[in-house]
Amino acid sequence: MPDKISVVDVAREAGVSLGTVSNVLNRPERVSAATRTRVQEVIETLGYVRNEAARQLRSGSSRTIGLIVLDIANPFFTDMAKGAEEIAEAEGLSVVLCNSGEDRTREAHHLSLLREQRAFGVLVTPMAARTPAIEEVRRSGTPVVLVDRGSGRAHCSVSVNDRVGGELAVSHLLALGHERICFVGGPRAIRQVSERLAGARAAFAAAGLNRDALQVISTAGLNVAAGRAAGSELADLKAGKRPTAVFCANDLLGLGMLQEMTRRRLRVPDDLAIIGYDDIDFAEAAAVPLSSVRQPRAELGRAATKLLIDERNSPDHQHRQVVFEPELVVRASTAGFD
Amino acid sequence: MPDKISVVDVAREAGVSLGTVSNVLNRPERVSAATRTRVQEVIETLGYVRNEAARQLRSGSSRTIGLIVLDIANPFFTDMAKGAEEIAEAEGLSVVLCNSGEDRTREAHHLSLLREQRAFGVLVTPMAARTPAIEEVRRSGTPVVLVDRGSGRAHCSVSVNDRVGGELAVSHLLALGHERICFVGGPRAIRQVSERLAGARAAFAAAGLNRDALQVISTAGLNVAAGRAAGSELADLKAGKRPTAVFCANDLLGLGMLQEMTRRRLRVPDDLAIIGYDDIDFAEAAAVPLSSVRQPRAELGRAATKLLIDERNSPDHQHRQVVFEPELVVRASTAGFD
DNA sequence: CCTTCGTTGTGAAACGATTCACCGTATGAC
DNA sequence: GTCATACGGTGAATCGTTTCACAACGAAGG
Repeated sequence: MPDKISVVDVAREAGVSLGTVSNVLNRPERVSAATRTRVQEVIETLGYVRNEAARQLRSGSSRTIGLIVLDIANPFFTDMAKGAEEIAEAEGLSVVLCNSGEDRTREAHHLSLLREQRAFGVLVTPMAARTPAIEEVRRSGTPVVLVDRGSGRAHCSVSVNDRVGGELAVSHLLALGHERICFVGGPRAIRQVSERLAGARAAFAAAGLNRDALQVISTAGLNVAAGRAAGSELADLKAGKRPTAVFCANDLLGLGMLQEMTRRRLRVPDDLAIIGYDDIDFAEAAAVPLSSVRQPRAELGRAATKLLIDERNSPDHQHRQVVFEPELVVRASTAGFD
Repeated sequence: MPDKISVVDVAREAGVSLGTVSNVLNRPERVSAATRTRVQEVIETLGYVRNEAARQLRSGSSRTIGLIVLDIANPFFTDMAKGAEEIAEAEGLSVVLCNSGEDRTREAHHLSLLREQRAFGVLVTPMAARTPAIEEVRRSGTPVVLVDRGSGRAHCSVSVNDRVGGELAVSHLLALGHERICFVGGPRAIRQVSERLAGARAAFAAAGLNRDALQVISTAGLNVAAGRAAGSELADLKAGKRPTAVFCANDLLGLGMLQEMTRRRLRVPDDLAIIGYDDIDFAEAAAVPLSSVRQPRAELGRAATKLLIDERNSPDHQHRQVVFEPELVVRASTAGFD
């Protein structure tokens, strides 16, 4: 049980005042080289480790950023986290990943914990557009950046233009000659889903087709199982009635769809072309590499962190809404063989 | 900029002493119902939020567990993290996920940060068997539990019996009648890889076959790309010379292998049966659902967290090495169609 | 020789919660 | 009426840093 070493002990041992030890730690240039090295040696031999709690109590602010995501098991979010970490680390901050698991209560719990810790700031992919707990965090002076969910002017936010993404996906399918196209996704309450659908419809309209000609299958979630279920529904249709292409609202749906087609002996893309959304790594690694709409996942995390740091540091901070443009990635699942 | 509310303010406003406020917060049963509710109302209206740094400074211990993993993007680790979170939450602790990214320096950095924070404890999947930074954390009184890497008696640890896992996988392939079997994995320095290979050889021996009849392809890493490369190597062989089954050291390799087979128009499992390891969710969701050896991912996290809490709480704690048994999961990639 | 700096170093005063020895008051037993 | 006990409540001391006004001392300028 050592670890009872404080600056006072170091000071005594080195024959200096505790203020000097603190200076060695935080503003080494104000200390003469001789004493500096002496103090550092003592720190070394005594095995002194700074107590972060005391530091934070005195200085009033913490050096941790909270990042609350909907699902820690979704590669999209972990990639985003890596981006955030990258920027934070360069700034001497650290990121703690909090998993809300798409549960409102857990989300609120994490927010409250971060408030108690006087976090440097919070990055959050919220469940709902307006979350009281988030407003509270704001009000108590902790900057908040909304991620992947652009909103009003009340916060900084970063997001990707989902409407354009939907257009890209469906325009691509139309260009390949597909006409019977189906959108697969849900629940519609999730803004991203409805925006992507809106984009898909816009692409139909732009091609001079009736917007309503786009079929839609609503799913309960955005996971692999839901994709399989939707796939089964499509596979049951007669070949002449079946869509020739589907646009899935995310890659997990797309992968489920692909799996079901393989199971039913339908060929992708010959019998059914599939395009997903997000471009997670597993999309490329699928048995039939999945076309997708790429979101700059890591960049999203980087940008959000930068906004957060700016909000904290620059006094005349203006809230900004950063919107990225998505990018079409064509692979075998829509391109034909090889 | 509010948030300057401390217990003192609450006490003044409620007309009680600050000790009483603290009691309301921490030992409500010692306060009469009347004053308790009054204080709670004041807390509410003033928007008081406890300062965790001060609490920790005084009480000397933090309520956060650090979990350092090799790769935050690997579903295996995020599932483990979920298990750890589950136990921690029930105990009023929280888990912060730290990503070492298979980088020694980052690992050390995270350990040092956790030390400064006087973390409740540390769960770590270390890079190397002996890591000085881990010993330092230990020595400063912070309990450490090694995860997924059983070691000597110096620490608590949880792991899975990889040798048995290897036996299970290869016995399964042998039982299906396969005789030309290949092990795919690497680098060999990773204990898990060599143990799984040893298990595979043991299965050969047990079947009365020459241990060395097992072919081996060494890969540079345990990711999808490496699996594809190994798959390409196999696909180049003549059908008569090619193994009829492969055992991949993890699922990412297996998925890469599967993808390459599909690309080369080889059927799984008819032309090549594939079994992976870990049983991540994407294994089941693959185009040909992947047989695998299941590790109790969440249970690993749960057990590790329990050991940590025990080490911290019970005075006569004995280090324990918990070893789980793996489980064979048969799916289409080895079972034949449907 | 006296001032004025500049450089180093000092140590007391915060920061905000928890703890603990202690103090009234009421209740009830004797 | 006295004493023991229990219950509610008090507030000073404490945790380990950082900060800041100030001191000590030598050098430079007048």
